[in-house]
Amino acid sequence: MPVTDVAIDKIKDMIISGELAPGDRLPKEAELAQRLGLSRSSLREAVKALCLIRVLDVRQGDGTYVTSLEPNLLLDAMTFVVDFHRDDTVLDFLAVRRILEPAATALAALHMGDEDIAELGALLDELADAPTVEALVANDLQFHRKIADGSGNPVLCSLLDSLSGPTARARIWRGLTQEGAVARTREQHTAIYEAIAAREPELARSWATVHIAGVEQWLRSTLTPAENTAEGPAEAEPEEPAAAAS
Amino acid sequence: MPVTDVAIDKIKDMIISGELAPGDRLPKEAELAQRLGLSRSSLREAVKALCLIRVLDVRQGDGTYVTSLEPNLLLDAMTFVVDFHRDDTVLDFLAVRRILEPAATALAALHMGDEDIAELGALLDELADAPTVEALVANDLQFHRKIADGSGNPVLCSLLDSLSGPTARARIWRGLTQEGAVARTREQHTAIYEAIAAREPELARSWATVHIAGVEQWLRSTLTPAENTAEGPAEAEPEEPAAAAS
DNA sequence: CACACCGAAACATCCGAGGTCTCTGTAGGG
DNA sequence: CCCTACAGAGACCTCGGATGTTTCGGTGTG
Repeated sequence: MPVTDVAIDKIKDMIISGELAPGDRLPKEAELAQRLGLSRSSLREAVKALCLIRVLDVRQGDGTYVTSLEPNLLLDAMTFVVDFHRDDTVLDFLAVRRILEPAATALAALHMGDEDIAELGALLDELADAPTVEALVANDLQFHRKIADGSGNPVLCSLLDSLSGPTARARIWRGLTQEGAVARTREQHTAIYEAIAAREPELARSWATVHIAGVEQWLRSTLTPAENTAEGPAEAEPEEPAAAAS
Repeated sequence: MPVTDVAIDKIKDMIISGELAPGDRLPKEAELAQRLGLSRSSLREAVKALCLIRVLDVRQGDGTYVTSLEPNLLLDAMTFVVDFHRDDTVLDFLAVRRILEPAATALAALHMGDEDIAELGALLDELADAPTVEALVANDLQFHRKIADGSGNPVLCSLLDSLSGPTARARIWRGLTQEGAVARTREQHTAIYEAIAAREPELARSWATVHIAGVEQWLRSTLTPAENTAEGPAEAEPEEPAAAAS
């Protein structure tokens, strides 16, 4: 095994064993390199890799630190990973989201604070009558993120956040082909909000299920007969959508 | 932004745009470095980072390649991330697993092939009467992995695989050996298998829920009163608890 | 046709030399 | 006494080159 990989494991072990706690500062490059028995160059490769997955945080002119290692930070690295998936696997991601989102919504109905619920309602009102696509998607993301956060489980929240990434594109596409998508989305969002506000977990769960299933069904019917444009490198969205949903 | 991070994004874009397809070989280090406008050292840091999350695969003496980018490969990198979490967040991970596992089990009851179901049953029989801890862990892992795989959703499968981190699981399993919970676990495994074999998704889902909830409950009761030994760097497990497993 | 050898290609590792940024202690002014 | 500006030290950033290791593929022999 390359020395760099060994270094990665060593640093990992130092953190897991507790020798390096969250927030701690690592020895300086030269020192740590000597201690691990490799060159600074190789050590830097290891540090950079751990940096990408948010385990370490290097600050030029200061030092290298262990991050807080909180679930949201680490799982947030998964967003980077998820970005690599093409449209053919979006359905699989959406299917997982379909499992998690209703559960999160039900939990939110139980655990969400009154203040947060008020803010959730405010989000719905913020949306203009004729919003732009960007505004809609942003609002939609915020809405679902707030609910996920309201579940009280940071892991669940971050996971949903990551999963939303690749499906966001699909959500935008939905606007093109579905006329009433905007209105329906707003109705469903409102229903979800009201169920949460009424502290009705099962009702909230059902609305969330309906909500996600709608996107899933639409996406499935859109992708299946359109196997033609599967390839074609570097193709971007050819046209602009009118609305979005999720 | 450091040039290395720029390089990471550039390579990422080259892959997402389709310029580099899965399995493709990258230009040699010196060439790619010049093309991206940085030194070989810095480029190597970028490559190493992308290597850790399984996007690239470097083979000494041969070249650097783009991996298959399959969901299982990429999400597999999450296992590495999950390893960093201490016991205080294990409950949150388990809660997510409690949501996903029943759903996967229900899906497996619907989609699993007859052959795979037979293999699942064989797994149960393989276990000796007085298995070692290692055998138990291995068998348990295989059992749940096979079910997750049977859901037909590779994303769901990989996610579940990552969530049930080998580390946490081993610890839990070690605890169960001290009591009769081994028997209960085997009974539940058998019940899950029979529900799948009978093509009863709802029954399978319920058994899976019961199964995971058992661990969760045990883990919660074990962790809560033991808030005392929270700190103390590099301390190992002083003693082992006794209860259920998954 | 099969096997062993050999050279080219590519990555692995190391070293040392500047460059740049951040923190911090210090001195001056208000 | 407090605040601000400045200079130094410490740490990371980037680069270029040299040398070792591994793998692949062509070549020659039995």
